[in-house]
Amino acid sequence: MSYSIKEIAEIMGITPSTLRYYDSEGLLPDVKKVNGRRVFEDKDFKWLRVLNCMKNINMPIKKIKEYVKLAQKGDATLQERYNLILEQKESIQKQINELNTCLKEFEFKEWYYKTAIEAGTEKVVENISSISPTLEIDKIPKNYKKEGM
Amino acid sequence: MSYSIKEIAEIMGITPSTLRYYDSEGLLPDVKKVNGRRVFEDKDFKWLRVLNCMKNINMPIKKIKEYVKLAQKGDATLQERYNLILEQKESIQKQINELNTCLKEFEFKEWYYKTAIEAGTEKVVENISSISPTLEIDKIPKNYKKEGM
DNA sequence: TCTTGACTTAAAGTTAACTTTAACTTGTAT
DNA sequence: ATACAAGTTAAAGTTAACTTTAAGTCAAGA
Repeated sequence: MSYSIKEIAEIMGITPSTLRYYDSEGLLPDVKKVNGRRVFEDKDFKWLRVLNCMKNINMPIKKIKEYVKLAQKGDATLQERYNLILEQKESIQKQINELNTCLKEFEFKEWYYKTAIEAGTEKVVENISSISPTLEIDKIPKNYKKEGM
Repeated sequence: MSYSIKEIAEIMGITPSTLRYYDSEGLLPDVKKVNGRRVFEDKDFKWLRVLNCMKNINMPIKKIKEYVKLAQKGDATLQERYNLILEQKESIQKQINELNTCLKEFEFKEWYYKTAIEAGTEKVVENISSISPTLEIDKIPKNYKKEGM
């Protein structure tokens, strides 16, 4: 199967311009060209799904390009690519943890506003710490002093 | 307790400039000023932890500002704030799902490269689809045709 | 009193990731 | 034959979120 840029763009939910931009940045290795036009094949499509994944985890384009370049060098870069993957896996875990922590905060706020709406006023809840004990922000160092400490 | 901009910046892991930028954008409601200098108090600190949370879930500054403005209007905006919180909760869930999907892909790649490194070459694995059956990208529509279909 | 260090604002600069524009080419349908 | 839809490149423009710079204020210590 082969696809035009418009088709593949639609499938991936991005614009043809973005695909051309990715190509110009070296993110799409070896896209075939017929009469100067890009022709996407299944291997490109497979890679685009991985690329999409990399974008979802907020990998910067530079980092993705780095990975593509390594992959193009073949077996000599297997270890480097493995390391890059491990590094990104760590990053994903971290992001998931952060999001889960924030989800708890938002669940608290959901309760907060539900309660306030029922009472007709925020006064009923506003002195309840919006940061529940379950929310730990790792940026707050050990030496943070609470009131009266 | 009260803190200088430098102190609070260090605690939050951002620069004083960023804090001033947030303030100028209306993200820090009613920060006290003494002799023209910002003095952060516990209520600001509490809010900064929530702000940090909102940044972690990729809420754009505009959206955060919107929330701050609503909060400043008091009880009349409780429902609106509740809706905004629900909307963001959805967004967090979505992000977590995406990250989990991508984590699976990266776990596959970890295996892929581990296997390839052991064998000394990628040839041993390269025809195995990098997208395992567990990875479903919702952007791929029903009408996507696999090779030979 | 003078210097120093931490603060202030306003405005300009930076970076990433696109997006748009302009000028041009090409395959297909009338 | 010609018009048109879809593609091309190179370059300029856009947006968000800071970051840096310049010029100035202010309290405390030598």
